[in-house]
Amino acid sequence: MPELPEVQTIINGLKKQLIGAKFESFKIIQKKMRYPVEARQLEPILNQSIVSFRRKEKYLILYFANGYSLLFHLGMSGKLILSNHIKHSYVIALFQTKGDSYLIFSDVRRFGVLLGLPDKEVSFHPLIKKLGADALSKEFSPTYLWKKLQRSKRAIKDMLMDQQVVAGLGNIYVCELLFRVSLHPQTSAKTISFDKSKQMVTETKKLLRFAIQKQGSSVSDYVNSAGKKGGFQFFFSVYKKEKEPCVRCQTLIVRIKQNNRSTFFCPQCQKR
DNA sequence: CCGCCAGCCTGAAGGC
DNA sequence: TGCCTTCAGGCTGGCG
Repeated sequence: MPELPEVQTIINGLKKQLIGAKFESFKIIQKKMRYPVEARQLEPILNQSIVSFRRKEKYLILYFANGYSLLFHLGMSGKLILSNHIKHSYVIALFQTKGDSYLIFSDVRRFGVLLGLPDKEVSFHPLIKKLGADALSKEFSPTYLWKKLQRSKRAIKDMLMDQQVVAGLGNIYVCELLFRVSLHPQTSAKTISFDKSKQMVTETKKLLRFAIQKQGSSVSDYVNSAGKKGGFQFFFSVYKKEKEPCVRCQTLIVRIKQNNRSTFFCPQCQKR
């Protein structure tokens, strides 16, 4: 499931191959999407050089020379793969570059998004404009986080999962982060001190940078743009570790349902 | 306004 | 073996 490190890993891969490239043609295969993409939305990018790539929270954006852009969100099971053949399963759309190679967007569960729009409209798109600070940005500071936590009655885990609070984290990295800062996932957000918020911001960035270095986490079917798996799953402390001994204290890791999501933590290291 | 939760979607895995 | 249920989970829209 692509969270920030997985999206960044895909971007890093695409960048190497596609800067300066052009798409000669495209084909929309799957139209039954939450945001169905129309051919006329994508046409402006044809035969335009790709000038840059950007990750915006969990979104990937390709910028073209004429001021247009492609916006992708991978949802749960989305993949962006560079390939020399088009025989992939669950293809949503494909883009042909020179020399018969393709950028293929596939997504089994179809929670993903593909949009074509002018650069200037990206920040104002309803999907983008509500997002909170990017988890790796300077904007995501101890003061920023602490202010948000102070104002909320919610549990810390629910806050960190909310993209309007901080954008880029998902279930895996939130569980891992809470273990690293020794916080119980049900801790009330507003009881968290400024110092703790500061520690959380520092640890979030460390965790994400390390995960990017490991090419992300492959839990179910995540692969990077070359079709390869990530390696951060071998460094999980709590995620998917139910009934296994804690790496710090040997207490068995527990799984609970919180907000209808599996939540993993060490009941000894992460007390309420 | 805020918080919670069903629903979207499909394949894998577990229970009986 | 096979059917049924549950789970995975980012995100939205609707409800209280």
